[in-house]
Amino acid sequence: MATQKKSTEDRRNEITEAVLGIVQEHGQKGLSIAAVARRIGLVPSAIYRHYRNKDAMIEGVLDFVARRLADNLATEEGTCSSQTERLHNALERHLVMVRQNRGLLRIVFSDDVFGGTERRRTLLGGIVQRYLRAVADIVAAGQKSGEFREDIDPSATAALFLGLVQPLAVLWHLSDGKTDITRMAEKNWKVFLRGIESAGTSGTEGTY
Amino acid sequence: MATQKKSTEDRRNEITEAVLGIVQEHGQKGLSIAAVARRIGLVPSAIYRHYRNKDAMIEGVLDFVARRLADNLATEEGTCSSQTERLHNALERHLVMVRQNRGLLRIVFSDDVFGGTERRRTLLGGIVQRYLRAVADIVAAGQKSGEFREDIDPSATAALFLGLVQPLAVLWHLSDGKTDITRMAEKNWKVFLRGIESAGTSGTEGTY
DNA sequence: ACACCAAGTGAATGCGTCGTCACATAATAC
DNA sequence: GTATTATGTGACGACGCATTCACTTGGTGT
Repeated sequence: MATQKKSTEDRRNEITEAVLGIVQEHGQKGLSIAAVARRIGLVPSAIYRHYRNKDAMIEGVLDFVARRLADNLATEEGTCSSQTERLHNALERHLVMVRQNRGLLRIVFSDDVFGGTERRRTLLGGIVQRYLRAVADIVAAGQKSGEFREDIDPSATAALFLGLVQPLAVLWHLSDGKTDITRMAEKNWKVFLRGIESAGTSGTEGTY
Repeated sequence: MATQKKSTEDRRNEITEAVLGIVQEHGQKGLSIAAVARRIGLVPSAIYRHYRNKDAMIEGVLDFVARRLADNLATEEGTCSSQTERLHNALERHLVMVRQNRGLLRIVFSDDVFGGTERRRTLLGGIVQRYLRAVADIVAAGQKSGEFREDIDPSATAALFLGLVQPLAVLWHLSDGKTDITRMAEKNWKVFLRGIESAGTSGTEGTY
């Protein structure tokens, strides 16, 4: 009845938030236009004022994810002394993101975006590729600066970097947040670092 | 009409296969009882002769996955000279599995099993945990035999091992099978190995 | 040859879904 | 204050879905 009207921009944000929340709590199965509407105090048909259809709504969420991922890597160049540190920062941020946004993993892997239309998969593929590319760039920079070995492949290494987090995210999710992924990530980071840093650098040797 | 009758055991296998195929081609969204039935030349209601309901049907698929994963690690103890080799074998098998069974990743991450009921998530969690445990055991064995460093944590390392494959699987899927994940996996394996093997062992140093 | 039962059939039910449309109303511009 | 327009409403249609049930049919053991 006396529902206050808001701008489409605001509503879109509310909707994205609602989608993530719902997927987090009830999975993609619980993700219906009706559920989204209910969660932000609207009537189902109102959603269509802000998104053409359900697909468009989900693309909105994808955009959000893309922005977050990009932010994770956008460490201000000046403040970081080494590429190693930049990577490590990115790792930490990634973990925080996973932990804060439980719905994220589910929606990314949800059939809607992961297995959806060709178009959708390409979209997500682009996001992932861009992220990996950015990581690869950092690795390459590290090679130039002498921090990292010359004989590693930047893009493969980027994938491995992602592998530092991904299984943990899955694990964390499946254990209902009970696994201490931060600690495990830190341990694996050491292994990872040892694998990529150039021979002379022995920063982590004595840490244990 | 003149549909030949088969034993439930046979039908269950057919159904599992059909489910994987459908999910591979059309995603979980395309996975309906009707679709499964059509694919194996039956009528929808016939499925219920072999599975109580859709959930049970999907559990059948999960069982299949669990068996495959277990097989990947069950390298006959005798034939393997080192734990390193065992791990490497498991890695290769895992990759083959990913490549052969495109639907697998999608169904595992599909909402049905990944975000389904508590029960379902626990089931999947158990499978993953068991796999990780098995890997961790190999790592621990490697530590005892002196192949691997003492200061790495077996279970964390197991997660990282999974991380060798997981991002690649995702990448592979998103690129429609165009990424050469075998090569990337091999490169990352070297990095991984360098990170975990004990100081003296320099098996991979000169490989490049 | 026959009886029994597991496997297959087809129709029907009930539910939840997306999306549309004519109408109502709050906010804004003038 | 009034006109305009973007936002919100409620009813509705069409569809696909999982599941049930009474019935039929093919295969197997005897």
